[in-house]
Amino acid sequence: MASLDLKTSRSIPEPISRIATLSSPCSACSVRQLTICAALEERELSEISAILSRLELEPGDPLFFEGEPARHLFNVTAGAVKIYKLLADGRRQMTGFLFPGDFLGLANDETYAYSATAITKTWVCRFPRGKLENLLKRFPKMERRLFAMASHELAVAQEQMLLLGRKTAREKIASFLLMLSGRAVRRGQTDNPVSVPMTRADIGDYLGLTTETVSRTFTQLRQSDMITLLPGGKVQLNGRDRLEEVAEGG
Amino acid sequence: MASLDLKTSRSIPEPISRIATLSSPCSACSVRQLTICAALEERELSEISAILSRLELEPGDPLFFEGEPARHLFNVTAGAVKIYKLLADGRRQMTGFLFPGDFLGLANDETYAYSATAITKTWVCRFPRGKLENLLKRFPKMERRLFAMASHELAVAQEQMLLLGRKTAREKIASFLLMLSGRAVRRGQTDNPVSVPMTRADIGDYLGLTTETVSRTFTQLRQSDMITLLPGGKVQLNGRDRLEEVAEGG
DNA sequence: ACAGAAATTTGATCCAGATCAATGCCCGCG
DNA sequence: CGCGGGCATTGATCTGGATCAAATTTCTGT
Repeated sequence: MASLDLKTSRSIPEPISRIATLSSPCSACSVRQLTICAALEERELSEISAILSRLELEPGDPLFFEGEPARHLFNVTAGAVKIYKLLADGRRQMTGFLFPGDFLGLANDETYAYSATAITKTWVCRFPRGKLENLLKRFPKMERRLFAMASHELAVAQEQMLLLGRKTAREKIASFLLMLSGRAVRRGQTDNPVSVPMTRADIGDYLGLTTETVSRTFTQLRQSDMITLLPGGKVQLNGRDRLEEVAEGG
Repeated sequence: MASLDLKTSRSIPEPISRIATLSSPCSACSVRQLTICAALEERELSEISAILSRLELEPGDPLFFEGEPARHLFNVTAGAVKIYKLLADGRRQMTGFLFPGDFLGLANDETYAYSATAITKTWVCRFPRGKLENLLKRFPKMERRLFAMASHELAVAQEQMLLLGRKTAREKIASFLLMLSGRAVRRGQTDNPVSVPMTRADIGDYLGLTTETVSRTFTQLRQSDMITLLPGGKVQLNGRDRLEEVAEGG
């Protein structure tokens, strides 16, 4: 059951966001090659363009909450989104951070299995579930692409289980920074210094740690000269190889 | 990188298993409705039957190891399989237990992302990757079914992240027993008492605990009368509602 | 530039679960 | 039917990270 989140009890994701009026063509989309749209020909793009809405979200704006009917699927085109699950007493587990090119909203049963919230100013494309499904039936290449993305997510999730179940705080933080850096590269952004747009509390909820432990561990890595904390939520990695050794328990 | 597993350094999954000679028809398969084959018509079953091998595995037999080229996909038809990842120093995280109807071996890159080992006497259907992919292209319903299964796995993985990152030992064990029971129901087996075919060490590696903590927590649940330990690896659940309350942190 | 709020860092203490160490139990096998 | 070797259980102790509690720094809006 979706437990009530006391801090954000508004549960209507819709009206907070403004629907972007300009419908810039998908062909100019900067993240097209990263997502399901990579599977489409130019002339097919207009079909997907016809069913999507572009939304602009402020930090803290919800996309949807766990347990709600899963009416839409989303694609992040700019910014960052966190997805998470809650226990009845408020304990929170982040199950992912999403960046441009990432996809969210898949649901087997008819409701979302997790909540999603923007953590920076964020743009997303929103697809009505039914309409997208129809499109997938007509474009098997797109469906296969979505399957490949889900399959990749599954591998990432298994890696995260290893982290949560068996790594120390130090190993978790090192793995986390390397993950952010690696994903920045794949989107064509600078990988070092790496941008860390989420709070210590969010990082803790992602790694199964408290805010304090995250902070102490950053301090410890800084003191052993493996990272440098830069203003504006940037972290410089001083020697990826040493961090990798830490991340793998070496 | 696939780290060497010191205890099971044999890395050839093939010859240990015997290929069953009798090719019993898929139409009589007891788990067909649970897996990808549910999407096929009678006459299409012969096509899938033509590309699969049936293997019989003894407890401890490997199906494959992390890092190996992913040449096959598998479907469990009887028994139980564990899948896991290792850290360089031998720490282990079980990422799943698989039962009849479950599917394994999906890989985005060309290698397995985890290792798989039989934990009881087990039968599997094995599909060569390339041949199955060809079949999927011809039978979109089967591909959609596989996608749905992967999507379900993803939701299960997220639930497991919540467990690993945020639940106490007591909550973890309660969740685990309820999960086993729920899955037994879905395969049409008896859900109470529930069969627990894996060792305490395996359970610990699944829940991010040590053998000792698993054992102590079973004892504690037994003493508070929520479960009864029966011979032959069976556990009786005395009041599912109370266990559910524990599992959700209530 | 400045006040107030929020996020981060640091410190002191605590405790759930890990680790180290026997002991008990079950089950297969000669 | 008794012996041997994994498992499982229980006990004693230790510790990494949690919790409780202040500072300090960094954002936000005016």
